[in-house]
This record gives sequence, structure tokens and C-alpha cells, in this order.
Amino acid sequence: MRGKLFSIKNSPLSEQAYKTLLDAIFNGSFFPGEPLRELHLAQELEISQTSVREALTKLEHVGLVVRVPNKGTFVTELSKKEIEERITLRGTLEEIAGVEALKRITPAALADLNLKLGNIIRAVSINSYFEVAQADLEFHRLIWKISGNKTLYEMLDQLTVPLFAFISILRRFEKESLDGAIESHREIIEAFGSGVDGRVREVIRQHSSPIYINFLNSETENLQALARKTLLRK
Amino acid sequence: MRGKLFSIKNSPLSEQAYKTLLDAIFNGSFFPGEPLRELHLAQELEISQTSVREALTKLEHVGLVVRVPNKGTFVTELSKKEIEERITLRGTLEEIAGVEALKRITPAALADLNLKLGNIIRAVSINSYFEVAQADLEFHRLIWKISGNKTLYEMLDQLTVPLFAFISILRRFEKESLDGAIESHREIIEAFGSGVDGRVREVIRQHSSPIYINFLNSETENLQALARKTLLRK
DNA sequence: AATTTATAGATTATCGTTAATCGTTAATCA
DNA sequence: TGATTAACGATTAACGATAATCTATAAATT
Repeated sequence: MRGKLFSIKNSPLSEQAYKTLLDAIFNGSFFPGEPLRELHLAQELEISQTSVREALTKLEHVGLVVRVPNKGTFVTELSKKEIEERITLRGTLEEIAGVEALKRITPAALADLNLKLGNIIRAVSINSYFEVAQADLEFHRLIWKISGNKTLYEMLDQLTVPLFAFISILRRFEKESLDGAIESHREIIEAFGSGVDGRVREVIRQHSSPIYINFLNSETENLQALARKTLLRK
Repeated sequence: MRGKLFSIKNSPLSEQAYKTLLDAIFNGSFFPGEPLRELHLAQELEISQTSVREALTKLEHVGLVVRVPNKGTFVTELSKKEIEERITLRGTLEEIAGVEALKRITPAALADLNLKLGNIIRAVSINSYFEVAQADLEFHRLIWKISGNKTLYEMLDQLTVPLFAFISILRRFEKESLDGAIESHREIIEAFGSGVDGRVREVIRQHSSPIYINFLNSETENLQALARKTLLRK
């Protein structure tokens, strides 16, 4: 049996809607706190309310929106406290995943990681905040997958996806250079290459926090407020 | 404004259906691996397919069922490996939650924990596997809540709920005595009362694993298989 | 004037029906 | 006969329309 020649498979409409909305949130088309109206989106996407609804519940599942019964669904607005919680917890789980991945790492897996790094480099070169965030996420997902721990993968995914959406928006607002993303991921690959447990732990632990430091040190309580301030500055 | 005298609020049908199905899974009315047909359940519960669907996605969200596009939704069937993963991860997160909870514990919170223990004792006294599992879960949820870490709460909830459903079924099959549940939770309260960080860590770490040991040491690969074996034994 | 009650508009929740999909079995044909 | 295609039954996916709910504003009541 050969693989599919080209993907004819149409995924469910709700799935397509889900991906569309996810992208929109990542690239900042919708803003944290902004309401997503079912009927309106249905009209926009030319599908039924039902399918939009299902897409929204999927987004809720990965933590990108919050659904309030009889009120509506809103793009998740992480508070400073929640971001701190997620960063800390992510650090703990990433370290565990890293250690487990190290036990199972193969030359082929290392090569795959380098491919993912290539994607990050490519995204940085075109200066696309959105694509960097996506490539970054895919890089880490690969590590989680290599760890062979399905539960860990799911937890990390849920914990991290909203953080990445957040980073993506934050970086753009701050007009932050994307170059750093390349080196910090190269370090991770080198740590895996070294085969030293302690090195992997250290590098991964240090990996995520820097990006948020400016925000966490600021007075700003959430992204919504940051956006307001930034827009006023102009 | 006073609180509602008695709950007149009708929650959404999907929510009611969700709770009904959750209970059914916990008390073993549906078996791991068993398919849940939307139209059939709709008829059974006298609501529309749409509402059942939404309830099923909620169940998927807490990990109690698996939905396969165009195929159906099935009660989650945890493999031995997944159970091990969840137990390990739960241990790690429970320890973190315990330590954070200890920092914030108050006499009132301790009293609340004792109330929850009371519920466990009551459930044990009537020998209800289902209610013990529920009370047990509520006990731990309170600790997570005391920790003040919303992210941690959500992760633990998602990780643990399917485990509790699993325990409940497992205990009944093995006709295991429920008495142990009382003492092991009393220990946790005592640890919090002592105020000693190390004691809390130790007690919580040790807390969850014993229940599963028989199963994990057995040759049985999943609950479905265990059920088959147990039924044959009769 | 302050508080309660009506009302209207917008939005989600639910329904019943129809369409698409999957797996299985029957039919066809080389 | 063996393999491919067609048809069927069961089930999920999607739709359009209606009902229930919430919010904000206006009217009424004290």
C-alpha cells in the first residue's frame, strides 16, 4: 500500500473551522477577551452554527477560548498570575519529558529535531511571528512525542498552546526580534546530542521563561491592557 | 442578595446529560470500550442528538470517552501503560499542589477537609463504590483548590478523573474493602495539620499508588480484559 | 428618586430532519 | 474463482428553524 498521492480527504467542517479560528487567534486577528459569536462566524465561514459551535468547543479544549453558558465564548485572556502558573508548570513537565526523551532518543529522532529547527529558521527569516510560534510549538511537540509518554504529551499540549498564542501576540506588539528563537532551540538539540541528563534538564528549564520576563515584570495585568497601552503609545 | 433557596436553575440539557453519563460511567453502567451511540442516548434521555453530542464532547474533555470522527464515541479504555503514566504524573502534580496548599492552609480550610473526609466515611459505611470515588475526588479537589493554582487544578482534574472512574470499577470487581480510603485520607489531613512540608510531600506521594498495584502487577492489559476474566471466574 | 417590572434585541441552546460517511454484505465480471 | 464494485444499514455530521436565556433600556410603581 502506498501513501495517499495527495490529500483528498476532507476533514469535518468543524475541524476546518477549528483550524481556521486557531490560526486567527495565533496571528492576532482576534484579541484576547474578544467575543466569538456563533451565528456571526457561521455566516462568515459559510457553515452552520452547529459546526461553529463544535469548533469552539475544540478551541475551549485546548484552552484558547472560554465558553460561558448562555453568554458566549471569548478568546482566552490569561492573567499575569495564570501565565506564571503555566510557565512554572510547563518547566516542570518539559523537564520530565526531556529526560524521558533523552532515554529514547535516536539519530533519526535527532535528525527530525533538526528539521523542525529548519522550520523555525525559515519562519524567522521571513519574520513571520505566526509561523515562528507554530514551528516553535512543533519543535517541542516532537520532543514530547519522543518521550513516548502520551499522557505527558497531552498535558503539555494543553498547558502550552495558549502560552504560544500569547507569545506570538506579545512578540509582535513588542516588535521583538525573532533571532533568539533559533539559538535557544539549537541549544536543546545540542543537549540531546551530548546525551547528558543534567545538561538536558538545565537547558530545557531555562528555555521558556526569558520571553515573558518583560511582560511579567511590567505593571500590565493582562494582554488586553497591554494592547491598549501599546496602541496609545503610537 | 441571599442565595437561592433551592436550586431552581435548570442547567443546560447538555450539562444534565453530561452529569448523567458521567455518573453512569463511574458506577459501571457503561464499560470501558463500550460505544455510546448519540441517537440511541438521545432517545433514552429524551433529548435531542445535539445535546447528547455536546455532553459527549464534555466527557471527552475530561478524558472519560474517546470520540473518533465518523465512527463513534467510546468509553475510555486506559491501557496499563497509560495508567502508569497517569499515576506517576499525578504523584508529581499532587505533591506540588500539596506544598502550595500547605502554604495557604487555614483552620477553616482544614475543617473543610475534615468535612470531605466525613463524606468519604459516610460513603464507605454504606459500601457504595461509586460514592466513595466521588467523595475521594472531592477531597482532592479541595486540596487543589486550596493551593490557589488554577492551572494546576485543571491539569490534575483532567489527569485524575478517568483514574477515579477506573478505580471505582476496579474496586468493585475485586470486591476490595473500602476501609483503607478513610485512613489514607486522614493521614493527609494530619500532615497538613503538622505544617511540615516534608511530611505533606511524603504522605501525598504515597497516597495514590497502592490501589493500583494489584492491577499493575497482573498480566491483564486493560480493564476490558479484566472484566472478561472476572466474569469467567464466577 | 429609587426600585421594581416590562419589553426588545441579541445570542446561545435545542430540536427535527437531511446529508455524508463507514463497514458489511451482495452482486458483477473477467 | 477471486477481486472489484454496488448497494444497504447504521451512525455520525451538518443544516435551518425555533425556543430559551441574558442584558440593557424604558416604563411603571411606590
